[in-house]
Amino acid sequence: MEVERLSRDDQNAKLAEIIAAARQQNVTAQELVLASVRNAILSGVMGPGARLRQEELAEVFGTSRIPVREALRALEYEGLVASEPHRGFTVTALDADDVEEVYDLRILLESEAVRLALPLLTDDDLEDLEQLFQAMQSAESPDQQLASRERFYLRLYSVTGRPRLVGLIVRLRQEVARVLRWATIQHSSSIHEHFFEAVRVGDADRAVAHLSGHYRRVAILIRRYIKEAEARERADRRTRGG
Amino acid sequence: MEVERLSRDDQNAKLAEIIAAARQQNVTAQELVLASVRNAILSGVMGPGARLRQEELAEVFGTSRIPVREALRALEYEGLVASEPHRGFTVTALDADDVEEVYDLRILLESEAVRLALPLLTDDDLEDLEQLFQAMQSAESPDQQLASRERFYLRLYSVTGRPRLVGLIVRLRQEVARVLRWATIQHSSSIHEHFFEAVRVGDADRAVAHLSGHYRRVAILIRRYIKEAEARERADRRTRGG
DNA sequence: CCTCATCATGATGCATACATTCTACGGATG
DNA sequence: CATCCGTAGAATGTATGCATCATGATGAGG
Repeated sequence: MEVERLSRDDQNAKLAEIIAAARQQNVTAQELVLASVRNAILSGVMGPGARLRQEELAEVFGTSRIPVREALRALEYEGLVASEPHRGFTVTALDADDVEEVYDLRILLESEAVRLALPLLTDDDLEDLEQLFQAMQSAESPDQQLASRERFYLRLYSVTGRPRLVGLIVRLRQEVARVLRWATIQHSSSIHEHFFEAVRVGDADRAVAHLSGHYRRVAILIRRYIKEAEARERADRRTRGG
Repeated sequence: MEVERLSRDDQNAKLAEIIAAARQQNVTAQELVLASVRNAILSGVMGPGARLRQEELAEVFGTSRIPVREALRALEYEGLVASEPHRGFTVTALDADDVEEVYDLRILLESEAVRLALPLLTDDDLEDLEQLFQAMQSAESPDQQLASRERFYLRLYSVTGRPRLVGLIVRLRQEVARVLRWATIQHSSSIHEHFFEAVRVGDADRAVAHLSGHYRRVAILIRRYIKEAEARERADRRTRGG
């Protein structure tokens, strides 16, 4: 199940790290659990299909089950976990169809956001974006790169002043962030450069073209990867006689 | 605040009706609360700005505050209520900008859904849609008309087999359902007929054109209504010296 | 008369404990 | 030997009670 083949100790260590980082920022217990479990899922510490026992998590976070329940419910609405009554929560998995759907929606919504944002860009906006873009280009670890990329695009789309549009985009980007990390490592930083160049000069058509083309290519890569992984898994099961 | 100027008794009676209906279908307490409060908001029993006290709701439903909390949290993710830490939940209001955003998104997403669905329509799908369309045309009360219309469009969009796309559309339609009831009463049933005719023959471009045009017109009507209502409210406050 | 600090009140956030429901294991039966 | 049923175990769903935080009233000071 674990894509990165982390040992159980490594997983626990990484989880402890995530919790420590989250504890600094969040106030209420449920926000702490929410942020931590979200990061744990996105970074692969909790893999697809993993059961999330409330009592177990409560012990890990040193709280009761109540805030854990509420955090898991929130994650359910973000699409990262699923639940059935009296049967608990599990981490969701993304198959090839899911990836196709998410990327089609991203192309649709992010193109709209770009078209809305570009005419509204102020000099202040562009300054901020320049800074965020530099941070993105100079990121060292893949984790940092992904995080700064999200900040850049979030800043750009927020110019639209449309909270629902931005929220939907964030949710969709988040949903595929899990598979991004191992399907397209350092795939292409030049694409963002071309995109940002079009943004700078306010050429919406070109920006959208870059964005859409890139997403279509990435979606194909991820889908291929997932299908291969599924095939490997099927072969494994046949060999081991699951 | 109450658009329909319901008396407090009438509101309570309508709420009791909603609860009785929900009690038949739902199993867990939080599902009961979720469905009931959602209907109460959509039908105007709980108007924008209304505070939703957990203890009060718990008493109404004969449960503790725990399932109430979780239901309210779910409604927050649906966009019908908002919350701040330690300050509780309130029913959200839609201003003119919100309406513009929601309808722009609906045009974008529902057009995509139509284009995806039409080539996939089977004879069984069309039979179902015919039935739902008839039910929609022969609805008596505005409430029935709205409910059957939702069923019709949900059935059509579900043909795409894309749960996220359908879910987002449902969520957006729900968010404006509240204002639909008093802004466009019986506004136009012929539009749905024209739309369905295009669907029957598989003409996606025409279907999308009808849909988009209709939504643009409805959005303008609602925005005008909201602005007038806001102006009236401001005038009221000035007169009464709030 | 107005402004700011302090405290009482009420509502939310959370912990503990009990009720309900699903699941899995063991044994009986066809 | 396979299948079905009953029961034990565990996990979730819910209720009650306490701790914490926001809000509004009250009174002192400028």
